[in-house]
Amino acid sequence: MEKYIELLKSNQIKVTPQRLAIVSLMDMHGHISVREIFDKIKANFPSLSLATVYKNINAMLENNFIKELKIVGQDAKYELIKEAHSHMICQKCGKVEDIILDTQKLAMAAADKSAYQIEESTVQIFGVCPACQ
Amino acid sequence: MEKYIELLKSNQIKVTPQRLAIVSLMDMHGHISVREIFDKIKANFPSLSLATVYKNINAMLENNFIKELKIVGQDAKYELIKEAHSHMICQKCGKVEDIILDTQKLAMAAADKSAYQIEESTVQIFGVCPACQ
DNA sequence: TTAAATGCAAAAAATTTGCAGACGT
DNA sequence: ACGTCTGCAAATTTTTTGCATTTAA
Repeated sequence: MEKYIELLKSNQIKVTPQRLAIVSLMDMHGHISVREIFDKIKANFPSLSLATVYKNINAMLENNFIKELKIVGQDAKYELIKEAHSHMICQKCGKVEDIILDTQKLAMAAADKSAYQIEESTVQIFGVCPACQ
Repeated sequence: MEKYIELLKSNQIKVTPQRLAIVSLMDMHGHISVREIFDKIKANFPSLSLATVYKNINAMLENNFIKELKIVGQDAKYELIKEAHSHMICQKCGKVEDIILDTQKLAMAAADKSAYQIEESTVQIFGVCPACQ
């Protein structure tokens, strides 16, 4: 828990039991939806309100403390900000995993082909995970 | 219009004025949200119901006739299925454009690094478009 | 003619808001 | 003690559903 307390403090986010629960779930789970956060925390912490989850998610998004992950066919998921990475998504079971891929060349190709000032890229790879094959 | 009639027919989708309006909007607009579809069509075709738009979007998704595009910070958008492509998104004005990028190497790297059977990839490049710079 | 599509209204689901009381610093 | 956070209830917003009627083929 100490770890998450520090994490929140270092981002100037006031430490509450609700936030600790949200952050530790995100850290352990990797990617998690509002519904999953609410259901899992509620089980051990029945007074939790869904509104609190939404408010905190939104505040954390604005603080750039977490990131929203939108995947076709799935609810929005949230993850802690960490080193840049891509996502692998299993089309059978819906599991989402991080994968480090080099997206530099892609971004450079995009810069070449367009007149955009490139800031970042999002890559999602869809397939079938080992367990589902 | 003939073009869109053929397009629907060739996908075994019954041709209705509502569907023609949706499909031609998508084709001309590139990427468009449910709200935008509804508002734009409704202007010239006031009897249109939002439920009809949803039902058709969902049916077309199931038929694999259109694709859903989820972009962080934006409503879901829909586009006709066409050759594989990536998207460039302007962080200032929200505009979305197609761009053809070679995602082969990325997919192969993902296949190497994981034990997934790769099926497809989604790439979104975020930046600032020429007009907004 | 007949199955499927539409529009409406209602229902359900998802998200936001306002506010009084509780809590973290 | 102060300002912020929480939980609740209500309000919005978004999406889905059921059904009577219309429509495409």
